[in-house]
Amino acid sequence: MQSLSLRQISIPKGLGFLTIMAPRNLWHMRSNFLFGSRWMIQFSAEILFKSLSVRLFGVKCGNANKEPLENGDLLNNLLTMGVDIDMAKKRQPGVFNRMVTNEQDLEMFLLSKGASKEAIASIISRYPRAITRSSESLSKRWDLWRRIMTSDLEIVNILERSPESFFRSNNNLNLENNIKFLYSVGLTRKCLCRLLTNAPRTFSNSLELNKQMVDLLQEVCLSLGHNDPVDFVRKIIFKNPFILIQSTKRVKANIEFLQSTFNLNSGELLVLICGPGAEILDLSNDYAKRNYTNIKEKLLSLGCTEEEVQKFVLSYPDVIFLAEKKFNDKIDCLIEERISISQIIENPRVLDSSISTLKNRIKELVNAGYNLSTSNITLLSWSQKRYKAKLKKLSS
DNA sequence: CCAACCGGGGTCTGCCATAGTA
DNA sequence: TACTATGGCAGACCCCGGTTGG
Repeated sequence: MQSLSLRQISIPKGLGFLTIMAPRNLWHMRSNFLFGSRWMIQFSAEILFKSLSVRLFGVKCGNANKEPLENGDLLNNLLTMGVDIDMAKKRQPGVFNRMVTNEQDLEMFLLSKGASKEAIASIISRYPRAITRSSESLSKRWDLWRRIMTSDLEIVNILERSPESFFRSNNNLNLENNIKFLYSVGLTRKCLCRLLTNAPRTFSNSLELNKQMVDLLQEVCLSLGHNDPVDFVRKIIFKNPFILIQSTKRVKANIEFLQSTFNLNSGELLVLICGPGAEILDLSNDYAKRNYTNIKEKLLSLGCTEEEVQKFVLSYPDVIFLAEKKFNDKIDCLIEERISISQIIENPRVLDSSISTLKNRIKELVNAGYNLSTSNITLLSWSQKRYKAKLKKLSS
């Protein structure tokens, strides 16, 4: 879990930095985020308080009837709650011009659901529009989410992760219709729970948008000669809970990529996209193509045939997720140890392991007298437990 | 007992652009 | 015309272990 994010956004904040990581790495940061932001919010609150009182004074005396009437109550409330006002203003300035806001109701509401004060401050800092929602609307929305999730705490966790997905829309009817729709597509409650946990934005999409994606998937299914589109869609959503937050353009492009790149018949393509290759559909613009091109070039340069390359990728579609550098580095690090390229493509799962795991294991195995170029290399990607047991045996 | 095979589990936000709306 | 609601975008693996078959 040493991967680095590519898109780091650093928000200067007093002496510190609040760093928001790209998704797949987000969980590394979660505890740091909460811990780090806590003192920073308090710290910046002190500073802000000093400048704020001056500004409020100026508003009252100087231009009481001029417009940018900053709502003093609002600022005070947010300050007391520990909200990072700079961040909030930067994100949604409009919220601060409203005459009426419900930050205190929101706080009480979320507290009653088990959210911590820090979490609430963080939520508002990151998605200020949350404070424009009414209590009734909030509890209606919450209840709808609770139709899917079994506990309030699970929802709190989602909100902490992604406040926007809950608060971005105020349209509860649309939410309700989405839930109905997803059930009607044949998804189980368990599956909806997975969707809500993994891709909560799905439920804030307009019903129309979700329908478009389902339609697309069904069309693909039918056009490939499968006669049970309902089953197909169910499978694909189960396999890839993120599918409904992708654009149809993206998914279409990726399906076309798969279709044009590999010589698959309809049946094979269907199996691929609702099975091992389901996640490839999420890849951003040309990413799949770019990575595949890199894989191909690398392997051809090492003496593989085009046919072998295709077979290799199809036997291990996840390889398309590997960024160019990472793929090349992994291959290089294996080749350096005189592992042949044919050993690699016959055992693609060795690429599952991180570079550091590969390096560590190679070193240990060589020390134990294991000849990687003539022996089996699959143990490079075994689970820790199995690998350790094997190593112990080799060493004794 | 051993390893090949294979599927599963974790996990996707925060930002920007732009129609639509009051 | 300021503000809201919503769509779309980039980003980019690693590990575990049940089952099966020898």
